[in-house]
Amino acid sequence: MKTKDLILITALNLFSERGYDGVSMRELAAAVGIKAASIYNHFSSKEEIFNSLLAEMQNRYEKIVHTVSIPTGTSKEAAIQYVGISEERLQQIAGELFLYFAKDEFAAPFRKMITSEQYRNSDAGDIFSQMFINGALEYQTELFKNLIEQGEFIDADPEIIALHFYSPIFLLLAKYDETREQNIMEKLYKHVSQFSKLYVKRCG
Amino acid sequence: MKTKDLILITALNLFSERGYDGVSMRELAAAVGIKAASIYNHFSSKEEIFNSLLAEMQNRYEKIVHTVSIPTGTSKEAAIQYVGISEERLQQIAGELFLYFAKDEFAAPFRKMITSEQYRNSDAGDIFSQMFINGALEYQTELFKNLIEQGEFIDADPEIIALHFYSPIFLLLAKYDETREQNIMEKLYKHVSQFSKLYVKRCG
DNA sequence: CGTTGACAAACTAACGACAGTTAGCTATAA
DNA sequence: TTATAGCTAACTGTCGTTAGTTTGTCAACG
Repeated sequence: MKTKDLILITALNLFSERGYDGVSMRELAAAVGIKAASIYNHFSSKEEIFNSLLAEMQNRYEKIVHTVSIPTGTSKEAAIQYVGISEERLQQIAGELFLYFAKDEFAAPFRKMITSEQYRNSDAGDIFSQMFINGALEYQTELFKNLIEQGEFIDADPEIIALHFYSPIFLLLAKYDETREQNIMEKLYKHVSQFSKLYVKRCG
Repeated sequence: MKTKDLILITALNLFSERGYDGVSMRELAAAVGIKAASIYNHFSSKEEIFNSLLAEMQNRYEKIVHTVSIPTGTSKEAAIQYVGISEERLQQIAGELFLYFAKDEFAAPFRKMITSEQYRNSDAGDIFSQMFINGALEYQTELFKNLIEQGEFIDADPEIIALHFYSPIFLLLAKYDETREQNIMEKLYKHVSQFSKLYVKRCG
C-alpha cells in the first residue's frame, strides 16, 4: 500500500480511538513505521490529514449510495424500486446500512471519529448531520412518502415512519461500538420485522 | 458560586465544545477568571476535573431518577405507577427525558462531552452506555414488559418496544445539538403519538 | 552496459510555542 | 495566626512543523 494511503488509514483508526487532539504526529508516524517529519512529504499539515479523511469518506459514501440502498439526500426516483416492498427488502436495506457503518474497514472507524469530533470541528459536525441524521432521515422520508402514496404503507406521517425505521439502526450502531455483541443483528432483524408488522399494509 | 464549582461548570462547557484534549488548563483558568496554577488549589490534576464531572453527573442523574420518570437500571416496582398508561403519560415521560438532556444546564453539555470522549476514556464509555444506551433500554424494557402483562400494550417483544420508544428520543437529541430547531418538540410529540397508536391497546 | 541526473521519500536535528504541573510568595478573612 | 486561595515564575516534556541531508529508484545518455 502507498505510504500516503497508509497514513490515512492509520490516522483514521488512531483518531477514532483517541480523538484528533489525542494523537500526535509522532505517534501516527510510529504506527505507520516512519518518522514524523516524513509525513510532511505527503501532507502539508495534521489538519490536512483530517480533511482528507472527510473527503475520502464522502467519496466512498457517494459510491456506495449509487450502488446499494444506503440513504442519501432526497431522491424521488430511487423509491420506485421499492414498489411491492417486502419485509425481506426492508431487512436488506437495514442490514446493509447497519453492516456498512458497523464493520466496513473505513466507514466504521470513520463513524467513531466523526462522532467524537462533531462538536469540535464544524465540517465534521456538518458531515455527521448529513450522513447520520438529517440526510438519512430526509431520504427515507421521501421513500416512505412514496410507499404511502402507492398504498404499500399505512397512512401516517412519513417523517415519523422514517424516524421509526432509522433511529433504532442509529442507536444499535452506538450500542455495537461498546458491546460488539453477536446478537445485535438479531435485534436489528426483530426491529425491522416489528416495524414491518406495524406499518406495511396487509394485502388481500 | 464557589470557585471549585465554577471551575467544574466552566470545564464542562469547554470540554463539551472542544473536547478534553482541546482545552488547556490556561484556557480553562482564563474562562474562570483566574490563573492556571490557581486551579491546583482545588483539583490535583486536569484528569481529576474530568473525573469529578463524571461523578457529579452520576449524582445528579440518580437524584433525577428518584424524583421523575427518567430511566435507570432495572426497576420492577417503578412500572406499577404506569398502570392505566395514557398517551399523555407517555408524552410526559418522553418530554421530561428529552428536555433534561437537551436543555438542563449540566446534563446537556455533559451529554455532548461524554459523546465526544466515549471512545477515548473507558470510564466515559461505560457511563455513556449506562446512561444513554443499555441502561435506558433495560429500564424501559422492564416497564413495557409489565405493561404487556397488564394488557395495556399489545403483545410484542418488550425489548423491541423499548427500542422503538427510546431510540427516536436518542436520535432527536443528536439532531437537536446541531439544528437547535424549535419544532423538534413537535417531532417528539408526533413520535410518541404514533408510538402510542401502534402499541397501546384500544380499550372498549 | 555502466554512469549520471533528477526526483520522491525517507532521515536527523532543531525551532518556537504551549502543555501540565510545581514552588514559593502574597493577600484576605475567620 | 492560620488557612484559603489567589498570584508570578519557571520547570520539563511534547507539540506541530521546518530545514537540510541521505537514500533509493529509474529513465536518459555516453
